[in-house]
Amino acid sequence: MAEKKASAEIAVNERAQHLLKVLIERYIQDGEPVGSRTLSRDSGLDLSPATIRNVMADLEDLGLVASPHTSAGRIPTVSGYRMFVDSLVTLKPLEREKLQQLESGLYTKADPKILVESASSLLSSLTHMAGLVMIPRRKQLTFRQIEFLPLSAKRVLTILVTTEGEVHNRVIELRKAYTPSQLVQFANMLTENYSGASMEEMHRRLVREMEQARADMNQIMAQALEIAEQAIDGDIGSDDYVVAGQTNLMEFNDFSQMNKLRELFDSFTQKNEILHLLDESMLAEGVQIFIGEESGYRPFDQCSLVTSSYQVDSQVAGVLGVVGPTRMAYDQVIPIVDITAKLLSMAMQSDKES
Amino acid sequence: MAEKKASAEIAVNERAQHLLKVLIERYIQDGEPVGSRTLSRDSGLDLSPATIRNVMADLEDLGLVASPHTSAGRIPTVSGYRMFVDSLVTLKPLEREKLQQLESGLYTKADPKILVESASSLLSSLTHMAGLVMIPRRKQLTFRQIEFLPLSAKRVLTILVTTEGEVHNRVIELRKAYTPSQLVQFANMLTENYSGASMEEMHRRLVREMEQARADMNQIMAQALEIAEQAIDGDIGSDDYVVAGQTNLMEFNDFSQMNKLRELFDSFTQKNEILHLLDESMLAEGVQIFIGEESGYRPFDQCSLVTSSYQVDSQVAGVLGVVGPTRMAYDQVIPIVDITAKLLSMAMQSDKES
DNA sequence: TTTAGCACTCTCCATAGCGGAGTGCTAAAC
DNA sequence: GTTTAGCACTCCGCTATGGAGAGTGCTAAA
Repeated sequence: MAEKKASAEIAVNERAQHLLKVLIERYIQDGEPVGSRTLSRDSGLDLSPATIRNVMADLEDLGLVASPHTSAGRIPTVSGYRMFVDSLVTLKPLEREKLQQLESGLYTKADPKILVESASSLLSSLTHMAGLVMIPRRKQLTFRQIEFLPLSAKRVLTILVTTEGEVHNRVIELRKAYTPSQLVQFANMLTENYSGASMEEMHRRLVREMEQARADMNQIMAQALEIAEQAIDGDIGSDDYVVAGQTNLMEFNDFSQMNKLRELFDSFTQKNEILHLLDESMLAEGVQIFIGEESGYRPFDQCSLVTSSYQVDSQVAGVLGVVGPTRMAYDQVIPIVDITAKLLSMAMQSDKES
Repeated sequence: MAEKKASAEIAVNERAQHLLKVLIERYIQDGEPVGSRTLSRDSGLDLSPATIRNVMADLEDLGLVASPHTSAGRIPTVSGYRMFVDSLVTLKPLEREKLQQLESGLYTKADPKILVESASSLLSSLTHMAGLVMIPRRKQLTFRQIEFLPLSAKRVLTILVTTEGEVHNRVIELRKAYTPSQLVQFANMLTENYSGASMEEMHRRLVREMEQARADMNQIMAQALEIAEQAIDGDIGSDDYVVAGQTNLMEFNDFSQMNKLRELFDSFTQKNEILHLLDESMLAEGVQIFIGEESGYRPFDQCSLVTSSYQVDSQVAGVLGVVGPTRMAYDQVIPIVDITAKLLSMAMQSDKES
């Protein structure tokens, strides 16, 4: 008996877990603190409110639920949600209708950019929250071709094309003037030598070979390499993401704390912090969930982030997910994010049949 | 006397105008209905509140002011604001500090895109409202060069470069397969023939010459033209704009009507309607102001839009402006928009020294 | 034409009272 | 011993009330 009690204190017995589950489901449904009376009615356990109250007191001691004030019901805490999504939630299979929407929105298209945008807006419209999709890291893109286009004597527009068909362009300032034909020569040389290399690899090789070319007195090669280095420098590592349906978040957040909401919106524009967060979830396989403060990022205090990485050529290429109130329908959102990631992977994949 | 009275009834006499001006300035400052007492104190006219009340009653009859309820002061109506910005407002010269901010933010840079984004964010940060800048119409861009890059048998990435150094790319599906060298040939042909033409002109000529090439049995030319037509088709007329600081608007709008705010935010994302609005103000020279409903666009009901067109090569290239609450500091905003437009024109201009 | 005076209206705020919902504790019941 | 019933207590939210403040419109006098 003593044993049983001890384990109850540490691990939460099954009945308590079930009650926690029902409580959270209920709270997610109507957003109001759940009282013992309601729980007694809906739990299917045939327990009196008084008993439930005892259990609730235990759960509160364990930090899984809390009550906003003395005489209100209980609401889940972050730890409560954590336990819920980790082991209690019963995922709801995606409705046929929504699945079709996803499939028809993510059929293989040429432009990965459009694909990413579709994914983002699909996520947003299916979940009624904000969807975001990270654009594949430049580092993992494969170089295909480069072009130089003179704008003025020393200003050159560089156009860099990846195997995936993305185009990046930027204007660079040269230290000395080159003739158009020289530039064409450089471009061809670079395209021939580096086509097929990943951007990261290209960067490494460029640096190495530049040294060597200098040593060999191969001026032309050295110059070409220097320009190339300038051209890809900025594009490497400049990840980005696409948000959709931010305004959906205005419906939640209890329209009380405009400030909070504003912070959140601003954070979408500033990007860096969110990229950081997304980066983290690139590492893990499958769906990952950050609840409230867990993200370690202030504006997300009241929000949860459900993410999943997606693959291209069987290696992680990016992350997608949705942002919404902590009190979101995890049972529906998780499958949506999961499947969207898989469909996006597929769409990006078959895109490769070039 | 009778004469004077008659004119007063139609045109609002000078004293009334002055009072309207003071009232609006006051209302803009603290956002609360202005009463006769306050006005009597601040107008500098040495009139008793009672007299002011009479004048107010007149102004109300003329539809220039209104009172939210029986015993509140008056607030300006749309017509009131209109009269204010048209003839009453005394513009406040731009503070040196702000001017410097603008100048240093809009020095001539290579990329017009960056320039546009700077302008937008400068507008937003100087006015504490939302700034927006329309990106030059494709129609007025000048074609410089085109490249075709085969992705797969029938899919080609087209890269289109304008004289201004902007790059547009899109993937097109071909009806039949071409060899890479054919594509290069096409590209050269097109670049040679059309370089220097405006996109609009290019479009016109393409259509015309396609017919002719067909008649001449000049298959190659006809095919090249057809592809080119496909390539530029989407880019023509697809105007766009950049918004910055939307979240500033959350501070106003009296945080009561979340719905209104949401509509507004959504309208920034949907773009089409706003583009329409901006289009309208392209026609006029100088600063233009849309107050509240005047824009004829629902989400802007409670907002004003202050715009000005900017020039490149002494012809109108685009529009910029700010969106904010009707109750905005017009005396400061108007000069800011005006000068930003001028500085942007200059920055874009000298950019042309290629 | 302007002003003073006065009655009137409407908002805003604080106060108080009450019902509802839910809790925690204690003591009895199973 | 776990479960339950009972009870006192707390807190929220709603409504009614009433007074202070601000401002108006009208009338009559200056």
